[in-house]
Order: sequence, then C-alpha cells, then structure tokens
Amino acid sequence: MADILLIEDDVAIRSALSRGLRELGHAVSSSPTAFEGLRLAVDDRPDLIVLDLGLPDLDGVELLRMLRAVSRVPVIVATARDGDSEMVPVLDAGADDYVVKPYSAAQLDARIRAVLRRAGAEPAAEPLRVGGLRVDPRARAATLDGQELDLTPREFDVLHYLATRSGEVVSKRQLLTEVWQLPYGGADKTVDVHLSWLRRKLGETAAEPRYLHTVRGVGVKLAEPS
Amino acid sequence: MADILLIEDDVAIRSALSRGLRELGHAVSSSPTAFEGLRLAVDDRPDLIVLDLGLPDLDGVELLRMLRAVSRVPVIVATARDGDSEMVPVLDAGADDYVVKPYSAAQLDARIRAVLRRAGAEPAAEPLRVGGLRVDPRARAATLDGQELDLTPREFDVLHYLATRSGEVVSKRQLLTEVWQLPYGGADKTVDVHLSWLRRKLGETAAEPRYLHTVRGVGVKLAEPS
DNA sequence: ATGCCTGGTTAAGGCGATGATAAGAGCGCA
DNA sequence: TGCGCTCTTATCATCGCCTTAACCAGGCAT
Repeated sequence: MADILLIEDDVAIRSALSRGLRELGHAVSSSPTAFEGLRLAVDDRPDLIVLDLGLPDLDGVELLRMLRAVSRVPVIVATARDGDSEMVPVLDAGADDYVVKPYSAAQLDARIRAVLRRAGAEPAAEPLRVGGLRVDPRARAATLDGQELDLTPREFDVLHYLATRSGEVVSKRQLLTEVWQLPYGGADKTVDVHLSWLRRKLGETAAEPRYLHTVRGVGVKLAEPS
Repeated sequence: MADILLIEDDVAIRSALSRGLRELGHAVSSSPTAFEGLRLAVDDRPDLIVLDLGLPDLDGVELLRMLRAVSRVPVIVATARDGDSEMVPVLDAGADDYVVKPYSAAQLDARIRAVLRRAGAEPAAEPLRVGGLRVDPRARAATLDGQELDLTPREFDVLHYLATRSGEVVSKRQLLTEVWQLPYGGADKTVDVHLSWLRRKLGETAAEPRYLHTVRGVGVKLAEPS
C-alpha cells in the first residue's frame, strides 16, 4: 500500500505497529531514535512518517521541523498526551494529522489512508481548463473566456473541486465533506446557495446551464458547454 | 566576516580552528557529531559549514547529502585521506571545496573567502519585474515606475519574496516561516503590519489594490495591475 | 390533479478575518 | 550610553463571507 517510516522508541509498540501495518499491506521501516529516523527519512524517502513525540534524543517538534526542512512527506504524530492544546504547536510545525495513544494499527491505517489521499490529491498546481473556464490553484484565480471571475474563497474551492473532476457527477454530500470538511449532517442547503452564486458569476442559470449542470437526485457536474 | 559552523570530532583540531577562525573575524559555532551539526545547520543557518569527514556517528558523505537536502549552504569538506579519488564522491554529493589535513586556520580562511565569494556572486540576482515594479536583490532596492522606494529591510524581504512568486498566492504563515524564519506560532499580525506599510509605500490601499492583492482566507499575492 | 420532495434563489445577521494606528521593545550605531 | 530607526505587539474599526432561514418553482409519484 505505502512505504511507512515509524519513529517510535518503545520497542513493544514499535514491533506491534510494524507487524500490524505490514499485515494491512504497508511496507514498514522503523527507528527507535530521532536521528536515525531522520536519516531513514532522507535515504528511503518513505511515503509517510509516523512520529512518536516522546523520543529520548530529540524533542518531537524539533525533529518535525527538521523533517519539514528536508521534505514535504506527510507526517502523522503519535502522542501520549491527550490535551488538544499540546497539539497546536505540533500541527503548526507541519504535522498532517495526529493520533493519541493508545491506538491500534487499524486506527493508524485509517489515518494513513486519509492523509495519503489528501496529499496525493494535492500536487495539482497546474491551472485546470474546462471549455472557456480556467481555474488556477496557485493564483487562486479563475477566468471565464479570459475574464477574471471575482470569487469568494468558498466559491473558488467549490469550483476548483468540480474542475478537478470535470465531467463527473459530484454529490452535495461529497462537496460538504471534501470542500467544507464537515461530517455530513444534512445541512447542505449551504451548498445549494454557493452553487447558485457560482452560477450567477458564471453567467448562467440553473434552467440554462452552460458549465454547471444539475443531475437531479444525484448532484452536480462541471462540463464543457456543447 | 561570516557565520561558520564547524563539524569536527577531534577536540584539539576543533578548538584550535575555532579560535583561529574567530581571530580572523568569523563567528564560529561547532559540533563534535554529525547529528548535532545537522541540527545546528538547520537552526542557526550558518553562512558556511566546514565538515570533517571522519565523524564517529555518520559517514561524511551521508551527512553532506542530508545537509544538501536541507539547504544550499556552502560546505567545505576537510579530510585526512589525501587521495584525490576519495574526493570525487564528496564533491559529487555537493561539497563546494575541500582541504586536506593538516591545515591551518589561515588556509581554511582563504578557502572560506573563495567559496563565499563564489556563492555570493552566483545566486541569479537579476532584478525582478512585476508591472512597473522592479525589485533588485543585489542592490536590495526597489523602484516603482522608476521612483526609488524607501523600504526597511523587512519590507524589502517581504516584497522580494512576493516578487519571486508573483501571481501566486502566499499565506501569512508561509511569509512568517520563509521571510521571518520563524516556526509558525500564530503571531502573524506582524505580517499584516508590514503588508500595510508596504501598501502605503506602493501608493495603494487594501481597498484599492494595484500590486498587492489580499486573497481572503488564504493570504496575499503580488500581481500586475490590470 | 395534487401534494411532497428536491432544488433554486434571495435576504439578513453574525462572525471572523483583515487593515490601520499607536505605543512599546529591541537593536545598532554614534 | 543615549539616540533613533525598525520591528513587534495590542487594540479597535471595518468589511466581506458564510450560514441560516424563508420562500419559490418544478417534477414525480400517488
């Protein structure tokens, strides 16, 4: 599934997680120390790193910053402390996610998949094109037939999400969880509102769609006008 | 003269060189181990590193590669071996120069000056242009429509950073870590203040931007006025 | 045909992000 | 050691965006 580097000093946890993750299909290398871990991170270039905070030889945040200096490899931090406040500096230092001990390999696997999914979706820094529509993630700007569109952040996110899946039907639920990052709770009228605003700015109506097509009972899709 | 980091395990050589280089006007920090040295390289960002190959805890070439992963800081390698063939992999790994033991502080100083001269001359310090804005890293000066702008050091750094990424949205967090070199800690009001000052000196307001556009919820971007 | 359900639009309020200013701290330089 | 320039921090005003709510319009099933 993925190359995982596990940096964890407790030998029991380390071997248990290694075994567990391997059974779930990952390739796992591990290190009991920060420095050795850093070396492995540089040499082996794992797809993802699981980093325990309570290392003996170096503060976890410190190591995290060094890792970040070296690469943008996703890092999941594991910690015994459970206060959320403890996690703020860690996340600020560039961690992608965290788990609180005790945690199982299966739990960790779920996080790993989520983080990798997110990370994998990212490197789309190239402008996207759908017909006369151009969506540029780097500039966070969109143009329609050369005309710059004045979009709000959320509108841009929605358009961008649809543009990366142009031609594909996307459910509102999907938008809510992916764009809004909300656990789907039914309050999806907000999505409707934003789609409406988008349509207006795209110069079209729901009755006369050009790019943004409603698929009744399913969702919406972004497609080239025919 | 320069911030030098000396990574050398032999205590006699280390202290002798430290003293010698200090007398020649350099600021010297040092480490007897590779890992500690790496940490200092990341944290202190020296102007140049002098690296001994015969370290106890990690192969020199290995460390060199890790250093290169972290930064492009010039590295002079010191070695006891005298065969030139030994040096090929070292130079391939990204060393800028090397000296063979035994060597004096004065000798080293000459190398240091040569490397820094080369390194300092090199970085494509071409003036950047964004519309009527010109940012000259070499002179650390900027002009707007031919008019020289009176910028403070920090203001210039911010403008320069944005100019190298013109058209791209840059987050405040990014500015804080890249320009201020701070581990993001949330104190990003400072960034706002500097942006505000920049805007004033660019003759624009946030409400009527010409070059410096805020992208709400994300950051700012420098772009040509339309 | 009619009522329900899905989807669309509009309006209004609250919240959070941003912008500007001023005061204080730090620092280098004289 | 003192002065002045910069940078930082704090505060407040402002503005834009998102959400919520209410209402409207079609289509589909009964």
